[in-house]
Amino acid sequence: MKNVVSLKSLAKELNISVSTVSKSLNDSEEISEQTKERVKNLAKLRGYSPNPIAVRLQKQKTMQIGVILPNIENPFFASVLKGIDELVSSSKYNIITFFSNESLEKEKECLDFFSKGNVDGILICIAEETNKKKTFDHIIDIKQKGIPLALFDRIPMQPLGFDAVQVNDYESIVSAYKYLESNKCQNIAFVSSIPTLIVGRSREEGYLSQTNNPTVIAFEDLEELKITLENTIKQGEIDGFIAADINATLLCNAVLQKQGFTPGKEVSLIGYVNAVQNDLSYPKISYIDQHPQEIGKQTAKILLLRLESKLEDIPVSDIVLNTTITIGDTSR
Amino acid sequence: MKNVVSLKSLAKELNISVSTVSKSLNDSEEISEQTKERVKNLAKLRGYSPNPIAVRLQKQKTMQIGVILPNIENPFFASVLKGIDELVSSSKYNIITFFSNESLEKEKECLDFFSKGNVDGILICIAEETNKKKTFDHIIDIKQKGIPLALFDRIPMQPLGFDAVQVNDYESIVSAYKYLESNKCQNIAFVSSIPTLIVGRSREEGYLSQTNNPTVIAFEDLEELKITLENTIKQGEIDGFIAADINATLLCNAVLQKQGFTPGKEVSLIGYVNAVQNDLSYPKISYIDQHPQEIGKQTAKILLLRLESKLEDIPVSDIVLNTTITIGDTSR
DNA sequence: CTGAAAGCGCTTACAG
DNA sequence: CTGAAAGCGCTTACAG
Repeated sequence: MKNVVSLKSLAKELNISVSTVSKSLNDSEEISEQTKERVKNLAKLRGYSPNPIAVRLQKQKTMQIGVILPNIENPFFASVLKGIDELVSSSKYNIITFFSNESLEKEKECLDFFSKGNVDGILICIAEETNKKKTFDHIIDIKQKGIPLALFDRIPMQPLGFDAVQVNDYESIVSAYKYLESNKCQNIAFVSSIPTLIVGRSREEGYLSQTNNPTVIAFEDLEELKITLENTIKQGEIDGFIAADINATLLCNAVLQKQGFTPGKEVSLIGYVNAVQNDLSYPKISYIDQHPQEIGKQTAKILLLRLESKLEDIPVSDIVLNTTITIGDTSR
Repeated sequence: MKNVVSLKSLAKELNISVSTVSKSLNDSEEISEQTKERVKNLAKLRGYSPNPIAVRLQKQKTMQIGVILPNIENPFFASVLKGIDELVSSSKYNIITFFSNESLEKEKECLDFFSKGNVDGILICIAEETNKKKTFDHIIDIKQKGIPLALFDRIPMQPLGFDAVQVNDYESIVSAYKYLESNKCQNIAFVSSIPTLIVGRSREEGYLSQTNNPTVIAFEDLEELKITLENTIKQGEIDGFIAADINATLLCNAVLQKQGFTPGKEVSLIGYVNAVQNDLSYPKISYIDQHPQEIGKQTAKILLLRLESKLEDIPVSDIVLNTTITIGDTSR
């Protein structure tokens, strides 16, 4: 199945010992230049490459990083993964990706698999269910096993003692609110399909901090959300919408248009979108850019750092990245 | 770093040999029920789990499948990956995912890494550059190394002798054309941002087969595509658009709307979209559903099958899946 | 400068 | 039914 050329076969062909071959290939000081040359030449000629599994067993390192994503079909996570990949693929590690599909049970299974000696480090965004039930024991357990782990995006309120990378959700919404306000919006509503998610709550709090007369339209069920949205919009009192997630954003934009409103004229909308596709669409929705690739890169960076450093005592980092607002057609 | 409990430690504690412990845990017939019990109990008590790296070295199998995707930010590939994951995660393999970012060079590197004993099988959709340059030697090489490989989505014209899963692109467009035609479209144009991609060509041919008076608007550069599209639409002669890919679809829809057309009224549009997001948008674009998850599942299924079967002689399969047309608001 | 030996943690013929 | 030995393909003290 694999290469038949091994250290042993090279050694036999050169009539020297396996140890000498190994050391030569690893450029050991102990070996004469001449021997190294001979060995390296033959190795190249025979197309030798070390059996990675054997190396891992010997070195007691898997050279793999486990990644757990809630849902790959969410473009936010796809972009985060791209960011992770960019950093990791330029290191000597590679990535095993699992999807929890927002399920706590599945998340546990993944973590369990990882912790059984399958990876050297873990990158995880917790599942919605985990977030809701606030069950974090399976994550905390990982610390006991001495496997470095870094969290991103959905970071539990109570600190778990892991490296974490998130975005300033609260402030992002405050900025969005202020932007709308400074552009003649008098009555701004908040729309969300993620009312229980950590990030959703922070965003809602950001909104609530800005108004004494809040209108919050929040349902996990998209059908319910849609109906409530339709009724609210029909009333015609709201002239500004801040949407907390991509689904709420698309839905809000759709209902507005369907009712004959032109987002950007009588009414404004700022939300969260998939930047690539939004760019090609009309109207371009004004949106909060979380720079998901950057989130991925930063998280991977921390983990790689921790994997390199022997010292356990580098302090736990809690990185908060800034978002930016990109103004499109749906606000002015 | 990992579990300190090993076969050796269990053996010592039980005062029996490592081989007996190993066999007990693997439910060998050779061992007495009583000993098995003792061993299993202690193993559970101590939380033993076999070192996967050691098992792999012994078994000469990595238990990993390498996946190469052109671009994870394309929702089509994200869904394919989800399909792959669904099948593979229920097997005893797991997935290492690499992204070629549409680059031939990067694709070669990934394949090279995989072929050096890092995976047991490979799933790949070739990069755009690979497709363009028609350079397939690096893929054919994999066959020599005896590593099963399956292609999906972008399948080279000349058969390479690998399992392949694709979609009936030609016929899909023919159906779309016929649908528009039967709904009073007189002058149907074809819009594409993937003129050189295999799938793009098949789709174009499908279109060309249906008309003597074709209007093909095809540019890889989205800006160019947009400008040409604007001019064509301004002329007002086209009353039906078939778009060959997600970018062309979104762009076409956007330009139509921006020029005051209502897709679904004076003019129709059928294209390719991200189903999840399209569902929440307005207008819902009528689209050809490729069932990307199914593509992923089928491809993974074939590979797993080939990995299980010892016999090299199961015939190469070339699976062509059917698409379906989902009618939304932009056609009737 | 080179090589024999032990070991990483397992499995599996083979003996007893 | 149990265990000693060899081996998967490497690396690395340790001797010479």
